[in-house]
Amino acid sequence: MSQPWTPQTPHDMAVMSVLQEIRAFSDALDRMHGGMKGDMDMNATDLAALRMLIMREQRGETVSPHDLSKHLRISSASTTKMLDRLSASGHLERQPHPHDRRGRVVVLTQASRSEFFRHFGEHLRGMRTVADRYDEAQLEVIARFLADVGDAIDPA
Amino acid sequence: MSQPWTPQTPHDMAVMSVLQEIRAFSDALDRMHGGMKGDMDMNATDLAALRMLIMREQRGETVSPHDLSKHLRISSASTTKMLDRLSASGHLERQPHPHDRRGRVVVLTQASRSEFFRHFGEHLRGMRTVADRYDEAQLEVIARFLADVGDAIDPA
DNA sequence: TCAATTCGCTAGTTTAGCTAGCGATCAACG
DNA sequence: CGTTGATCGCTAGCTAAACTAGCGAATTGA
Repeated sequence: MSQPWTPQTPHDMAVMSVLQEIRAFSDALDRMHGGMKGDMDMNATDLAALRMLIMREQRGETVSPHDLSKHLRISSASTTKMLDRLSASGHLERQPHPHDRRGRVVVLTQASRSEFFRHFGEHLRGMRTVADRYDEAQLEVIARFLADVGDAIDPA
Repeated sequence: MSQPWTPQTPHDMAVMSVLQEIRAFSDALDRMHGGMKGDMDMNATDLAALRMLIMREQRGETVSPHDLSKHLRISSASTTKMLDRLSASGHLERQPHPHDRRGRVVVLTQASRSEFFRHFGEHLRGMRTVADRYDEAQLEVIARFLADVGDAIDPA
């Protein structure tokens, strides 16, 4: 994560520390998701799909099988099978797309939402507790930084 | 991510924004890793193993198959197969553990390190460019925040 | 209008996870 | 010491979940 480039100034040191922490944070996220996958008895892909659906739903956006396929970077065939699994287990439903009769809209069930927040809730509370310890100005900087870095690594 | 609990104060709003950005950032990380998995023609687990090895190596720590198994949350059998794959593809080597003759130490090859940074380099530069735009005090706050949140979601 | 494209699905194959269990080694205790 | 129980990585065999190839229906645009 810092193979080439040797830090010189104190500012460079601070940059390096942040990059280090990003890596560790990424690692913590992976482990959290790994833990949830165990707790909820699901595989990594299905859980990632659930997370995407929860997120997009909160933004008021709909999700198509094709969207899931692109986001998870799996083939459309694998996506179909995944939707079969998740809909057999009662996590979601396929509904007709309002304007395109070829398409589908994937919708979470209430049971699925509840289950997700039941397992994710603890982590969410933990994060909120941490964030509460920072003042508004700091939170603003942090939010902006995360958005900037997110853009940098995934310009989609 | 903010299902129960309705924000009241401006500070609550700021907390909510940060949580929102954490989620988006987590998403961007997922997509970045997904992209690398495609570029490097590897599966998600193998790439995650590589990332762990790179990270631990930089901290000067050694990694055993058992460490990988715990970190990736896969069985020891799956870990063995994964090590078979990665060592067949020239990414790593199993070496005898210095003190425990049952154990192994997993070591990256130079080719693997180079390949990783060749693909990851662009993202790394992007992150560094972003971080450079923040001053030392801000970076310190950000680094601390990331460490705190990381601890909160994965107390390991 | 009609050719090209996009959507989700099916069929069949390959990859990569799992459980169960083994031999070798290590650490602790009488 | 010597025995006993735990731990390490591995093998064998099974199952789950990805992939490629290709299809019909619906949409788009020349």
